[in-house]
Amino acid sequence: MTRDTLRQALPNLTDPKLLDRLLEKGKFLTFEPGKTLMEPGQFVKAVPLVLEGSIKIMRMDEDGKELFLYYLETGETCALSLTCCSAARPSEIKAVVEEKASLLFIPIQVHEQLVDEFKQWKDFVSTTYQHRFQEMLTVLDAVAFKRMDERLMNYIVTKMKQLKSNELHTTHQEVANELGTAREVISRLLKQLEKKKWIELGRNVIYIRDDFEELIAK
Amino acid sequence: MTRDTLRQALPNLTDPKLLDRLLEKGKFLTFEPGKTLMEPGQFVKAVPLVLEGSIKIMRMDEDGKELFLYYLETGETCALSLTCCSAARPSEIKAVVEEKASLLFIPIQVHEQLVDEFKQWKDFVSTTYQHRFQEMLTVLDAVAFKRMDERLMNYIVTKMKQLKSNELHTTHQEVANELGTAREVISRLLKQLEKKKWIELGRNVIYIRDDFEELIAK
DNA sequence: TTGGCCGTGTAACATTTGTCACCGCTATTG
DNA sequence: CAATAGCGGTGACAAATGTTACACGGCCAA
Repeated sequence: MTRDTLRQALPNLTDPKLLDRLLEKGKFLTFEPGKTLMEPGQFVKAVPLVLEGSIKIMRMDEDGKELFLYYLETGETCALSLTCCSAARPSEIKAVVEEKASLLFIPIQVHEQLVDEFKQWKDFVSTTYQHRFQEMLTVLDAVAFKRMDERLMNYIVTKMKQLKSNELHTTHQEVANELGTAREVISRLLKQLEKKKWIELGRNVIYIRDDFEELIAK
Repeated sequence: MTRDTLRQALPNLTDPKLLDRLLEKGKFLTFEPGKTLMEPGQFVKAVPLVLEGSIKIMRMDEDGKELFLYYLETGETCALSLTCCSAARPSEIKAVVEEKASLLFIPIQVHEQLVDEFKQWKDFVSTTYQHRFQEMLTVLDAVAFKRMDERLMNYIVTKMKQLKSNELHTTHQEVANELGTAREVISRLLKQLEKKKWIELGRNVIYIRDDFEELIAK
């Protein structure tokens, strides 16, 4: 773990003193895809900074139904962990490693000192809140106002953008979980999208047709 | 507008210098119920502090469908206005006065100075973010995981708590708008709730039965 | 007083989503 | 190779919600 790695992941944090403190006090860990980092009910004791890879953040209800919220990617942190640990409340969400990830965990007390001492850190936290609010509103719109077919298409495009690929290796069951619905519903809708020639289906894989690659590029 | 009024509305802000700055730089205004304070697309230039009354915050989609998010009450401010104005982005939401309201508008630049200068203000903003995130998650849960009848009952109880009353003066249309559905659906579900003896219906009014007043008290 | 508007009640129907049952294919494992 | 588990396809049906259409009664303004 060097200062350069940090600088590369976090272009907005340039203050050498801040970087030193992060390196000194933070705990560096890496995780393999599929690893569950956080489950509802667990307490959050540190703020995770993503240096590499990506983390999938999901909401869950009592019956174990899930709902995909957003990804944390390089240079980002989780607003919910910020609110949860400040309030000393258990986590409201589940976090799973999507792509092999390196994280720097900043203990909550250190984070609070940094907010007071470094304007750059304060701004970083502030823009994190802004982005996450924005994303929560997007999810809310989708769930409240859109039908499942539109949400599904959106999901596919989002995933492919994030993976920078035009194919998606996953199962219908997995997609269903992340959209909070049943596998059969997803199979049905995927078939419809295939009939419309928007996508092509294989076993464990969804291809997006050329016409839509432009959507991913954006 | 006196310092005492401020202190009463905002028990956590005690620093006399901070209060003076708020009084000096803030703009005090009062509004009647029904007044629309903010519509999607408008720019936010000041942070509204609620000193009295309550403000209803709603999300809207392109077709004009609405969705109730939460109330701002005495001593609270709007996390979305904080994020919007920091980012100089147009409002994502609609704000309507529910109960006659007195507001103190803090210009965004002043707000940013206060965050740097006063720990009490910084903490105030931070807990605001926490509360609003929490409320957004609650709405998200409802929309994603609950059926309309449960959401409706929840809505009624929430409103009555907020108004500290066991009757609700509104129309089915209004309720439908706030839950993002159609009037007929609400009429239908309200009738079902009446058959279950949970509520009673009149023209422009919904009464909650004694058995549920305990829910309001909480 | 009358005509029109608003709020509500309700039936009938369409659409969307959820659930159940079951089948066939494929990859994996012993 | 055979057994098995996982994945996907699909039909039939149930449940929830959205839509259309219309009727009734109260209230208000002309």
